[in-house]
Amino acid sequence: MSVRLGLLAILNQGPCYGYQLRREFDRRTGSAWPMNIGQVYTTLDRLVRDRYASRMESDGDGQVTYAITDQGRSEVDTWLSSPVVREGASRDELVMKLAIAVTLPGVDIARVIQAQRTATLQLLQSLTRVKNSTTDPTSADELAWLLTIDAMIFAAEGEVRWLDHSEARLVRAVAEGGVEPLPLSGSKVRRGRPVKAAANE
Amino acid sequence: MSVRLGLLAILNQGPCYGYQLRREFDRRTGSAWPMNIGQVYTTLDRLVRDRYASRMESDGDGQVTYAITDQGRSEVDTWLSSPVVREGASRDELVMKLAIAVTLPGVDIARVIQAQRTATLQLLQSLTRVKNSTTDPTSADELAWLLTIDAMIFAAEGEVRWLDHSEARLVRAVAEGGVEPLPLSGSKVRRGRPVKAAANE
DNA sequence: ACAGCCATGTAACTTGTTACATGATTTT
DNA sequence: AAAATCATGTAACAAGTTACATGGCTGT
Repeated sequence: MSVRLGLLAILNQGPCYGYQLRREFDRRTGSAWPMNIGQVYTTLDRLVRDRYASRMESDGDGQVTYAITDQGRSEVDTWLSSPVVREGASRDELVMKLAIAVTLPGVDIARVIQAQRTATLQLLQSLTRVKNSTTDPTSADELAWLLTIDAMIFAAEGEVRWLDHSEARLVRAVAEGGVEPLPLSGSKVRRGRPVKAAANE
Repeated sequence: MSVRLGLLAILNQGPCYGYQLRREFDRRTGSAWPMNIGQVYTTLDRLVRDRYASRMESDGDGQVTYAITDQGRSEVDTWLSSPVVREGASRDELVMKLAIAVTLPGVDIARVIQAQRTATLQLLQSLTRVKNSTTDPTSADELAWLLTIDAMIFAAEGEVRWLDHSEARLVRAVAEGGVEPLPLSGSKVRRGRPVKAAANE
């Protein structure tokens, strides 16, 4: 929903044609999320379909202009005035990966964590380099770009912290015994057999 | 790619039928990502299509068992041994939202940030409550669940920190002047008609 | 009898995304 | 003249997701 709404929010500034809309999007995000031009058109089609925008075949020269509708405007207002709500556990791939990995026998979780940490630290370094080589923002788009870099840095830092924390927790869990990887509960035990509860002993 | 690979990784433990696979997934993730049973079957179909799994209509009683293939096994190995790589700027909705919002005239960014912070802090509180009411893990699935909660907490904390940081940066940018929201660049400047800049008044 | 879980699936739809086709205009 | 950019689109696909249909079996 974010690309869609991002484009709509820009369209809210005034009518645009597709190509221009991409230019605006790229400019405003400092090309942090390079946008394929095709996606602009598919998204515009869908916005029109859903009555958030309308298509005005204005000129005779084939230039197609899109304008936001009232419905679209209220959608943008809502978007901007209500927080992004993270449903349940965000389906973050790394989290899911580690969550499942710890339940799997024969997986060296310490190594998984180590590999991730290395990668993330490297990313963090290159991000920091980028940030340090950036001058103070003189326009809104430069500011937006900086905020994006910041966000990535914060996320990466958080990820590393979480990895460290998880590793510690793992060490502790192993030390205290108890925690063993899960076998498949009653693989094929079914049909008649009760089996219930699964679990570990 | 994470649901897909998560299921495949469980299938790597041994053949399963669909319903059982969901049970395993839910158990191992502490139901952090409740999985619709339909999705298990669609995903299994796609895994079979892509040769990561094979279907074995074993029993006569309609029970359909799926098994991982060699290709699937190597896919899981790769997944577990290589880090999750965050491409460019992750298309995080909040980040994109703020990035675009700061370039928009007539948007009270401070309020956007404030609303988000409130929501995130609330989430953080409820997460902390959940965490504190959780006992030490005695099985791998409990551990997985805890790691997931931790991840959410770290992410939420990072988000709040980033919001604070962004707010400060905004204040500074405004104080130093310079940074103004962007109007649409040359809406329709080409092609004869000038059409002006849209915008807000 | 009825509720509820076990079990399998299908059809449809969403957003995101890319590869490709097409042509006009502008710049080099 | 060739290369780049402007400009519009389409077809196709991926992954995620849900709503629904169907039926057997189990416990109350």
